[in-house]
Amino acid sequence: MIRTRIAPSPTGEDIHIGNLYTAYINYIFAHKNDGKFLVRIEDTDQTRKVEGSEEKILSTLNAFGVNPDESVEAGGEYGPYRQSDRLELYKKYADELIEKGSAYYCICSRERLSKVREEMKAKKQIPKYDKYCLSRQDEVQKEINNGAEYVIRLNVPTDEEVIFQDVIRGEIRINTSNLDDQVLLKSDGYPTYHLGVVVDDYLMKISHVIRAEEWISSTPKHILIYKAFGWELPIFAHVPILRNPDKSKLSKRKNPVWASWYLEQGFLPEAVLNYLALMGWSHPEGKEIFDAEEFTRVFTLERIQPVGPVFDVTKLEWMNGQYIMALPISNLKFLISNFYKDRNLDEHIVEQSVPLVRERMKTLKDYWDIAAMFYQSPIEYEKDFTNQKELLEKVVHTLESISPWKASVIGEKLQDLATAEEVKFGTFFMMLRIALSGKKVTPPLNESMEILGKEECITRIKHVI
RNA sequence: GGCCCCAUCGUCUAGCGGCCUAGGACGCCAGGUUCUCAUCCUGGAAAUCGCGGGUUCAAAUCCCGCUGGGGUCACCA
Repeated sequence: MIRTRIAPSPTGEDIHIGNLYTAYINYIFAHKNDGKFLVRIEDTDQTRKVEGSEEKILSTLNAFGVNPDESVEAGGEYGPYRQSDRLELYKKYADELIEKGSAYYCICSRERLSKVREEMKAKKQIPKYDKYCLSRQDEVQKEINNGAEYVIRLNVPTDEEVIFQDVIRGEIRINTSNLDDQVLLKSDGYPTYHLGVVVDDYLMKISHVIRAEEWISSTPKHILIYKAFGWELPIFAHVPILRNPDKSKLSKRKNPVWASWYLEQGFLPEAVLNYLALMGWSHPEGKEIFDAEEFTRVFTLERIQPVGPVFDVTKLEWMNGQYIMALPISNLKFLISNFYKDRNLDEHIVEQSVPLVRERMKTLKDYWDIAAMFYQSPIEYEKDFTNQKELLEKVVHTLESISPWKASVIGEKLQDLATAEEVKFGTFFMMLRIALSGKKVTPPLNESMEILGKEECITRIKHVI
């Protein structure tokens, strides 16, 4: 049984787009193999915990359709799915590690710890814990019995090669001399990430640990823990980290990183996911546009490239435009109405305008820029009409005579007028366009006039005369 | 700085020893269609495959070194 997971920590206002990326890959990979994808909340850092974050992460995942088969909300037989609800478990396993000699108690003060690190740094050595407490466990035990605060540390072997296979990168080997005696259980009784992941991935029967590249260097610590317990290792796959244009790790300082931001900007979930699928991975047939179903069908972990891709919003915009154009009119109408629900747009106008605007929109947000003229009179004009009042009077007369009020008829009559007045079409229609919308760029004029209605068109033209 | 990962057009990428005088996509430029914009169509510029050594009849593709970029070194995940 293939089981994958993402383990977000509720320390931000939403799920990070990079996390959505790994989530999507985990989701697709699990479903491709008739497995399960689960979300486990890693809320072991009490100090960084953000109120509402957990709910937001889950709801955003939901909004993108990357639904977990098991989670805090969906339930499942391996719960609870929130680490703060599993505290006794970590304590138990930490104790087991101590019995096996793979971990030990430590009561060193933070002052001593930083002092030790400073000294090692000064000596150009790797800053890490000096195993002081390991050599005096009896004494430490007594102190603890007397109420001393303590942590449990992993007893890392001094010089041992840890070798593991990464599906995307091949063999990776790291010597334990580079590893610190990582804290496993904190003094507040919470586990650190390292204990938490290993214990939970084991208990939740995770078969494939697919996570971001930044975790490569701590994987050996995890492997040491697996080995200490005598547990079978999961398969590891470290996917690339999404980058800012300057190639650094995608961060909120340089880029919008919260996944729901993209939704708020009018990107479609399917388009964002499709774009994400192309990060570090390419369709075997070179296709660019494909849905989750097709992705599931052709996806393989092995095809993921180890190179860190730059997240390019421009290409995302293009892709989003492609999705918008491919949408059935009724769907797009619904999405626009919903996106602008605060404006309470006239349903009928939305419906009529959609065919005119769809190929001009990159995001749902673009709708208002393009279609505002259908809902409100011009506020300002990109041109003045002082020399054209006579011509505009004639336009009004022409419009008054038009029946039925159809785009084709309007266009025909207006062209006749322009010809009779010996005005170039371009000049003529541009004048009219600005008179009606205030802007030089609008949807096709005849169709737009049909939507506006005869009365409104005449009113607007008279307004500038 | 130590350790680890990585390296093909500006960006996303194809390529897995000969089919590559390196292909596609976004973006960009030019032209066409058109009453504006957009769509659409056509064409173009854009990577001496980071550099230097090997291996081989043959290397973008394999090996080594260098350089560059990134990640990581917490009682954060």
